[in-house]
Amino acid sequence: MNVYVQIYRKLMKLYGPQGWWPHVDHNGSNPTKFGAVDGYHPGDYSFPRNNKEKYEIIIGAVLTQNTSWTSVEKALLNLNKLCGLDPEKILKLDSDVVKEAIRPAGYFNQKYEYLKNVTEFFLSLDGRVPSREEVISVKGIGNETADSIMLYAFSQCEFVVDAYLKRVFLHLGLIDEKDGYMDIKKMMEKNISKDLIVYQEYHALIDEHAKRYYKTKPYGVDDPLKKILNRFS
DNA sequence: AACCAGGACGTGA
DNA sequence: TCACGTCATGGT
Repeated sequence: MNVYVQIYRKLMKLYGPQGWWPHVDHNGSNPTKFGAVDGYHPGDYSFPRNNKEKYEIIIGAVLTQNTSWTSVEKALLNLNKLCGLDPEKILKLDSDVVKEAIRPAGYFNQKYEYLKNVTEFFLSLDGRVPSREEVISVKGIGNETADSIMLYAFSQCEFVVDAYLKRVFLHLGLIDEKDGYMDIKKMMEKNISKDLIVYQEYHALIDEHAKRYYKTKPYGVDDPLKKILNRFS
């Protein structure tokens, strides 16, 4: 078993299923009650269950670019109050109203444009599952956001590389500083099983792990993953 | 008071 | 191709 699979098993043993991607109202009760507790659905892989939940993941992926999820939750809450996260309605709203709603997520001018782009793209799909190339061709959707959308909204096996994974793997000596996004993505996809649950949980678990051991410098102090690697013993 | 947050784009070399 | 500046709010 290679080290990447060992890391996955170790993280899963440490933290358990993460239940990404979080949703505003997955229990159907109170739309304002969601977030770190209610938004996630650990162990339940039936998400997204409809078009609306797909759309919610997509705009969340855009809003969370270089922004903490707690800030994104506020923006999603505001949008939900405005239009129930309905893609058709969101396009009809006044731009200033939408910008005010997403303000807490930062970059609100840029993200408003990106949100519009991806909303029109989503509606144009008419329920069809797009290719990664199609998704990434939308202005405002780069490598990571495209993979997040493919993996969590459209349930496709596209590995998501993010700043946390780079930070952790760089510290563990598993990647090089010069490695680009696609280099790391391809390496991961070559070394783990092509399984939707594994892809979804791997990304979420790394995120959880990094928040615990790689949030502040010096990075990786007492990281339990080091015990997997010979170079640290 | 810097620094980071579940990045992407435009520019110039 | 790639390093660098820009976008903006919120938490530590």
